[in-house]
Amino acid sequence: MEMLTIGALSKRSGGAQSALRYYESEGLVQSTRTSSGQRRFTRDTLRRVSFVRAAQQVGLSLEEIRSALQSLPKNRTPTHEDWQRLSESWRPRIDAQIALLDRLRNRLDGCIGCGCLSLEYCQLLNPGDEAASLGQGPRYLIGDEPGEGQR
Amino acid sequence: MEMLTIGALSKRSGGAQSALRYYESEGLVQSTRTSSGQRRFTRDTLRRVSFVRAAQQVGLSLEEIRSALQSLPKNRTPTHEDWQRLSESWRPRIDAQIALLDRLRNRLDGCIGCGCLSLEYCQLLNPGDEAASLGQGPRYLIGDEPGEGQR
DNA sequence: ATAGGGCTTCAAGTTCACTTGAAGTCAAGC
DNA sequence: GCTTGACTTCAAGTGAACTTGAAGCCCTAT
Repeated sequence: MEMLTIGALSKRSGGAQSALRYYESEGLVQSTRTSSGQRRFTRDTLRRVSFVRAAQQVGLSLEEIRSALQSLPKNRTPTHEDWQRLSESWRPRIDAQIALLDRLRNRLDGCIGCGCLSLEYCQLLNPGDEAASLGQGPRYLIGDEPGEGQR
Repeated sequence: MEMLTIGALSKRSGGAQSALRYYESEGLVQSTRTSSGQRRFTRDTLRRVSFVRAAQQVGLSLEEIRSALQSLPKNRTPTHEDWQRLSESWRPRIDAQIALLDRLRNRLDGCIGCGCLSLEYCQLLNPGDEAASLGQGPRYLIGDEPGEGQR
């Protein structure tokens, strides 16, 4: 079973060598060493790195990613089922992110473009005192749905 | 026309006062000053701030946001058409981000969960030498479509 | 035998988007 | 008149995710 040098892993994964060393120091990937001290990565590390980079695209921190990768077995190459489990645990996160963007797009269409120049009457982007009294922020954009003002 | 103190803007927008001052220093918002030197924001600043925060959710840097806000008029309150134009210029960006996530989700479903343990044959997550020879990274995940290996 | 390329460590530096702290001003209320 | 709270500036600090630099090791090729 041939292994990858850091240079090869870097080329294949698209991550800088310094980033890969950083990932190792943060426990995101592992390596063994040759007799002269060079890192050797197993081939499935390529998949781990792809996973890390993909998850970053979704806006996840390395810490979150690291803890997700904990669910993979340490002592053997992850199997189909291992990755499947991980994949499924990610779905809700990705779905949520898409939903957020979708909401954002609709609100931009419906509100920023709506012409309601008086913010008092803008029910979408910033619902004014009603939401202000609830707490913080333009929350209609970032998760809450309108229509819960009374609880 | 009543104006907002930084405290009011902070409460309404959900951004910390220090962040709002930072935004001003970065040219994302503007303010006038009272005789005693306190900031006063026009009401449409609330919309600007909402916009900034919304755009950050999409993963945009303040620099990108700042340059987008440049398209709004400096010398008058932005009109319906101004925001409409801005909104429309955003749509492709949001659509692209959603498409990215969608691709990511599908690839996770289809690839990370696919059981193809041999990376040589994994056509999705890391297409191996074919893509490696093209340049960098797990590019199928981050924008390119497969099937362009020949150009 | 020496030059080059690829690797090593470790400390320090960078960028972004803020936050924190110190010291001060101002207006209102008791 | 004195305190309180909201504001002011400015410099420095923070945390995440790296990058950069310096100094050195090891193997191959000329």
